[in-house]
Amino acid sequence: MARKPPTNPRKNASQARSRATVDALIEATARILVREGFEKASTNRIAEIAGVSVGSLYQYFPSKEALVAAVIDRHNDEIMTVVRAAFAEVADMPIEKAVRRLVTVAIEAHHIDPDLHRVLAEQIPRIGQLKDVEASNREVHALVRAYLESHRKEMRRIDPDLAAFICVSAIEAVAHNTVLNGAEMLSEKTVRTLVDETTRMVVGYLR
Amino acid sequence: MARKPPTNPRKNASQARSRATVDALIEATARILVREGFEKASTNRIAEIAGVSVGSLYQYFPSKEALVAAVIDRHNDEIMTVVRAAFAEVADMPIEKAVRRLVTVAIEAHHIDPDLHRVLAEQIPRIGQLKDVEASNREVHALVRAYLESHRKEMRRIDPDLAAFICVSAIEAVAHNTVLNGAEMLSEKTVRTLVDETTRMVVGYLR
Amino acid sequence: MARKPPTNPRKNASQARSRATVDALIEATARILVREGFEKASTNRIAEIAGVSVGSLYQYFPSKEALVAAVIDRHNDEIMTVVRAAFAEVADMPIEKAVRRLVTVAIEAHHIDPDLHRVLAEQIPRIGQLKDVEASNREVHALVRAYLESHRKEMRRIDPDLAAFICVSAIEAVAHNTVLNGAEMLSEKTVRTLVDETTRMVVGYLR
Amino acid sequence: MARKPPTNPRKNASQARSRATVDALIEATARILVREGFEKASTNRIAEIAGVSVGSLYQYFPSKEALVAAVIDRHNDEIMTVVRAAFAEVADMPIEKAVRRLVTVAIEAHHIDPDLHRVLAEQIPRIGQLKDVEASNREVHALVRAYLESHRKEMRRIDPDLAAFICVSAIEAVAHNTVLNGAEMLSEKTVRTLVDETTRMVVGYLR
DNA sequence: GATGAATGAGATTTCATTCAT
DNA sequence: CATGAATGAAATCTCATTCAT
Repeated sequence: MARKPPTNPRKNASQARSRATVDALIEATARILVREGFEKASTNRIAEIAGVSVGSLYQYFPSKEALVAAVIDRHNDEIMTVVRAAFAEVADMPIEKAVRRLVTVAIEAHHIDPDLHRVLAEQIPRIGQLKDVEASNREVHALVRAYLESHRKEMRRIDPDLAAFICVSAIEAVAHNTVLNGAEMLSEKTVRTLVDETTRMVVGYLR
Repeated sequence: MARKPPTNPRKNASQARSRATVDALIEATARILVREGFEKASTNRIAEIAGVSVGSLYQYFPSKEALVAAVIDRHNDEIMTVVRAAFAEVADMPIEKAVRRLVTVAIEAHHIDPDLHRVLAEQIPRIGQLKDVEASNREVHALVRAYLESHRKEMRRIDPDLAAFICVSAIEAVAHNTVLNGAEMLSEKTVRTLVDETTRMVVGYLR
Repeated sequence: MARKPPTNPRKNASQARSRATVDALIEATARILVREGFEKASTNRIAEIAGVSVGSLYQYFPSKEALVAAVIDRHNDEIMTVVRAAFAEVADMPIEKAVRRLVTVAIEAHHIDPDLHRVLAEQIPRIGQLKDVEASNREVHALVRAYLESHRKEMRRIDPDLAAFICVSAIEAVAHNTVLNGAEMLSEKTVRTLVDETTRMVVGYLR
Repeated sequence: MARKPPTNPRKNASQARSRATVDALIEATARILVREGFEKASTNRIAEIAGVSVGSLYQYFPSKEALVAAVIDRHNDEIMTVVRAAFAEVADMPIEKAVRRLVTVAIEAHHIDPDLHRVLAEQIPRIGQLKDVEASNREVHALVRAYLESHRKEMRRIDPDLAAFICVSAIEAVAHNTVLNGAEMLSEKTVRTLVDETTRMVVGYLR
């Protein structure tokens, strides 16, 4: 049986403190981005809102970009968690049910923190190449492609990469544009109609 | 009957000069945006590249944003010219032919100055609400809607606004993502396939 | 006969203005260096003392280092002007008279703005490789060497580079250490003794 | 007979540890100074290289300046140890032999850790008035003066302070400039010639 | 004592904009 | 109208130092 490691309160304490600082900084950045826009998000202001000194900010993030990137990543992770779950759930469903579910999730996912989503989409000059976002894009593409391949029998003959590209583009565009407009105030019914129509388009295309 | 203005060479000369200055400034801005990115596009640098003094820049544009907006507008206008022509051309075509044409044009339009297009899409923190772009979006929506309404007989019953929203989203997304990837080097054949598939999806959806 | 160029008051005016700004900045830097030390010489403070905005400072000097380097260069130029004149004056003098004159000039030259000289010697982390200073060192070496070569008959056989190295080192050291101590308050008599002794040493060495 | 201190392992251990920490800090400072220059020598970095926390650094040194001063002092002590030994050795030698030895030692002493020597000479804004260095200067002056006085019979009549000033200046300058140039790569022969010449100059001057 | 997270004053530098010429 | 020197607010980032654990 493994010897229990000695509880190391010192280190734990400081790790917890570090973690809290990092979280506060990311959270503060997100808040400012949403409430005051990218322009107003200076590092001093972010630190101030986070209740932390600028020095601490630079202890954990090498630059302002890194901080914004962290916000984007966090948002991205939240979306991807939902998306991955949806694909797991959908794996064995027949095409129509699966697409409906995925469209629904796409719209829901784009509605996670919709204000932040909008700011990130509209106001942030793309940082670096946003590797994590690109990775997510590729992952989604791969997930769709995998689904299409394993359900090939339900569809017409079709190049899976091409089909994945088109489906992802279409579904994301609908979800995206939905948020960019007055996303929050969509009625249940409208959303359902949107889902119906998008599903019809995609399924029709694949069959 | 319009009163013919007296030939006023002085004024014409200076009008022509003004126009040239304005163009040079917009062009310089576009070039810097493409070649060096948004960060490097300072007003002093823009003026320098345009071969004009900063003072003159501010004679014609009240702010840096106005200048970037002018670039966006110019690009937007070019696209809209092509797009409007396409809709005129397509007005009486049957649905399949029309959609194919529109999809083709959408992709072509996104390939007008693709580098600039990419920079504008990726790097520019949206200025104001970009009224002209939004107006264009609405115009496109209206044009699609109008086409759908006047060809209603070729389609299933469907809410024209909703259908326009979905079609525009899907078509634009495909065109957009196509540029954002290695747009320039797409083979004829790949483009045709892309057009075929997108057309199939949209037509299938409308019928 | 050449057409007289049109007096261009605009450009002259602005050139004069630029020049005045540059001078004010160098002067302000020197003053702060002397009065408050290197540590206190921030760019904002320099600009303030120069009666100019920081922006202007950076219009003319790319960095704080460049500014300090300009001060050093200016001081160096003043010294070199005196030194070059001395060598011209001394060219045809016999060795003893020449050395005496050069030692005198060396001490005098190190006494040009002695406070500044001390600060530059003691407090300034050498910037870049201080190319102008190194160039001056080489020039002095070359001047001494040239003198020695053309007066070879008055001396023992000796490697001119080596001799120049030793003579320059010795003379400069005396002058330098003289300033670093309570330079300003040296009596006429003390200086004369210093010159006598140094001359004796150097001449004795060369003969 | 000295009272033997009671072996106090606890205290000795901690004294030894303290001493080790202090040494590590001084050593780390010197290394960074040499390898990365004064600019890069931040206290955090020094502590890191020393394998110690910043907090500990401040346990032993009240400020960054104190740390740099300690480096200077250590280097100075090493030089002075050599120099003092040389003067002891030389005390009864006749003037020529003595000077030759002292010049040799001066050059050798300036070659102790020549990289560090160069950095200290070129890059460090003098700290405080560097009391230890000034004390060393005075000590050297006194040693030379004492030698001169006790060997007065071998020389012409001469003010010992003045002569000491001149001799020290000259010898140090040669040694110093030798290091500042490509000191490391001096051939045996070159060094000997340098020593010969400098000796000749100084002895010639004193006689 | 030791640790290292936190501090925050302050330094350098940029750049949209103005305005005297 | 054009010019471009000048402005100065503001942004990013560093680093010597402190102090709770």
